[in-house]
Amino acid sequence: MPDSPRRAGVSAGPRRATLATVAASAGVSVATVSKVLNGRSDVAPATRSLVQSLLRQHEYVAPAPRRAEKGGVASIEVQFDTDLNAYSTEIIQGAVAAGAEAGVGVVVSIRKGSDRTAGWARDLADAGRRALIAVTSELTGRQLAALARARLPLVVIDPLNLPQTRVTSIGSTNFAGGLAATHHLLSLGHRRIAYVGGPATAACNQARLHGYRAAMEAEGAAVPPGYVQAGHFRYHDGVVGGAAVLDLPVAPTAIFAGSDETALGIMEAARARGLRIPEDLSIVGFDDTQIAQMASPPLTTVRQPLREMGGVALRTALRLVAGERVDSHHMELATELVVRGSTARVSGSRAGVRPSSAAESVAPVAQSALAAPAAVSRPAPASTPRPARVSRKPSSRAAATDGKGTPDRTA
Amino acid sequence: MPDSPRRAGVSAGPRRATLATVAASAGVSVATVSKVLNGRSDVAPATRSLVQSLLRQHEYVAPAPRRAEKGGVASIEVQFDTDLNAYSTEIIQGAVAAGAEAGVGVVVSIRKGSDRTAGWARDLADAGRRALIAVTSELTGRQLAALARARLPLVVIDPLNLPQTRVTSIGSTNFAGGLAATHHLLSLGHRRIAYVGGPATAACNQARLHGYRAAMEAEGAAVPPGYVQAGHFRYHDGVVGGAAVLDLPVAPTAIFAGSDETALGIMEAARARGLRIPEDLSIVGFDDTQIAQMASPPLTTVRQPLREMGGVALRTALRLVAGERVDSHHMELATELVVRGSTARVSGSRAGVRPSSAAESVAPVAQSALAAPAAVSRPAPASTPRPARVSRKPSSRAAATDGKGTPDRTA
DNA sequence: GGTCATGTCGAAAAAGTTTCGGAGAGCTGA
DNA sequence: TCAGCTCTCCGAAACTTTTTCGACATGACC
Repeated sequence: MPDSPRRAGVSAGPRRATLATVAASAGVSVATVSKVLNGRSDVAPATRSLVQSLLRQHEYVAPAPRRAEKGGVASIEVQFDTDLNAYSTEIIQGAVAAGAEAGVGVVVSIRKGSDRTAGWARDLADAGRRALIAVTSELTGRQLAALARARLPLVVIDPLNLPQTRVTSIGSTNFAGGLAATHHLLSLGHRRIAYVGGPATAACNQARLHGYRAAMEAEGAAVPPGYVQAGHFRYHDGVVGGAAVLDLPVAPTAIFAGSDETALGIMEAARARGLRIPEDLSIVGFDDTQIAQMASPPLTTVRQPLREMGGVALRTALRLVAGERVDSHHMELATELVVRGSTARVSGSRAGVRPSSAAESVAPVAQSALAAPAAVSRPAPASTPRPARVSRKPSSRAAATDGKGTPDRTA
Repeated sequence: MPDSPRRAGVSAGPRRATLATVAASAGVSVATVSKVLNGRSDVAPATRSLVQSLLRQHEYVAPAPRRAEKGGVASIEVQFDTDLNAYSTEIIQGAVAAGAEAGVGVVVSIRKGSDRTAGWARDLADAGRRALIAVTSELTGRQLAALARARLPLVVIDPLNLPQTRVTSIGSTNFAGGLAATHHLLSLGHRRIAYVGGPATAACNQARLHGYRAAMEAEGAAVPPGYVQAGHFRYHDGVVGGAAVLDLPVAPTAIFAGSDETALGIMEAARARGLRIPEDLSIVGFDDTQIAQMASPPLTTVRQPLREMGGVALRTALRLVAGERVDSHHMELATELVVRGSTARVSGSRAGVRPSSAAESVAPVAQSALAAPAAVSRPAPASTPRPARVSRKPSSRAAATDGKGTPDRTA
């Protein structure tokens, strides 16, 4: 049987702890330990907590994954730490599809970081989870240790804190995305471009921000103070951050948002000020969630392959469960600029904006800019499915995407 | 050896069948029976099937629901039959929250109706699911029977086909919602109100539509042919349906959409025609998903308590699992109109058009207009760049029509 | 005919759960 | 103070199930 007991890191070692081990060290009978484990009532509180602490200390794990759990009940948990939104939806969709293919159930949960207390990891294992996929979550060292003890492989999507330890993570080429978005705006003639993004500490946000800065710098465009706003990628952050930059003495003509939601918030801030999009203000989002296509005007955005990321995360988790080594601790999937209707040539000159030509000018610029700083892709020390491809030629796609809606800009 | 099967109604009776019971009657060892149960490979096919039949015959059930299974492995599946969207997200969120409270995992899956084949229900049960929550899915009688055979309770959210059999379902007060939305528009002075909704066969759509019709009728407002469009509640349906009604000879001044997504599609159709919202066109959505707040302008919509519905569905499912009777086969949660920025008094309540008189004059015009040209709705299928729109009530709108989509019309 | 691999099976060991009785502790009333 | 009662807490033993490992049979191959 492949799953013989203890095939932990370094095989051999002392045998796994059993009830007897714990009972002996607690000075009680095996029966009592069993009762504690099962929450029976006939155990004195003092005894109970003693046994519980010993159980933890001995890292006791349920030994014989019983029938109920083994056949199909294998499941993988996808855990978010905030309420679900359009971003989550795409991740879930991707994970669920991949799970269906592999025959494992995908359990969705929402768990604030503070809810992940002591028994957390063990509970997951006891509940039949085989692995955990944490989305944009910050995991403490203690939590990582708890997962390891419970033998639960972990995959993180868009890790908030940098992979300080050996956690497997999935992301996208945020730097290239930030670069592409900013280049797109620059190529439309914008010079006063602001960035309204996420938490300053979040790795993905930093990468996007640096992509933006790199593009601005390469073009010699200034980034005045106040042109970079932090937030949490939410709608409200766009309303607030958008208001902040739009009310500056020298307001931007274009804004790059760290997420689609934030971009929509900025749209609202612009609307409240009587600014038309894209005539008076161009906006680029990030993610390409469903809301991007549904915005009015449809949002130009940097597509993050969220479904694929969910799928890759799930398959990676399964590989870890099977005991395989993954080739790389971090994988990045390529982002891609999707041009829709929320960006236009600066100052709203109606004629003369050829989206296709604008788009074509993006790719080479982006690539050259990328080629120079090899250091920039810092977070990706790994074999990725496709290394940082920046922007595909959006001509056909852009037309296809909003073909019905906004014919006026092509004229 | 009291190997009598039947563990009939009365508790006392003969003891429950154990592996030993079955082993004795099969003439094999306990170990062999255990192996069969666990799908081990070292059992001859003949022996295996013999044991299996004996297991069934003795009604063997896993005896000591081990720790693993009791706490967590219980899980409930929430099944969608289309890709996830903002609506799904809210349902999932509600179900996940309720599941966390009850300590059961919520497995999300996407399954087209045709994928639910023979073994489907059995597979679910074997995978540890305790119940199924089907969202906006159409279940055949065969599928219901399969679920019943597998002893899987079912709860349907927003059933598409009417509850022909005894299925438990959760919905919301769609009729009241349709009524409220339409009343809101009527109270703003609108009289030419169109409805762009979902599938004509869907129960929830019918209820919304009838609410709309009831309100219109009560006010004596006409519903000309072409003013009611069907779709699938998706964005694209709004673009198409919105275009269809906006290009009618007598276009509506307000549109009630069957979903938020559809409402956003209508917004896009309006934008493409240079119509401002809410000045030129009022729009009411349905659902109050996250995208409603993020639209620009924020969408007035009928709030459906989707999270609560997800939560109620999950708790109901758990009650069914526990063998309790539910009081009612169908539950409806209350809808509620949420007024945001996408609706306004008809024609902006500016001088020149007195809403009331204009409205009064509309009804007969519309009626006569529809009496004559059955063909008029044909010229503009969807992609009209901008025909000099045929006849938009000339009084205040004519100027707007050729305003080239810019706000100079207000002057 | 040896030998070896493979497939089947069960005895026995291991692990965990549950039952049931008993040791105390605490309370009460005489 | 003490018998009697109840209630809490615990463990020995019985029970259920899983897993290991050796035994045996069978057939293939040399």
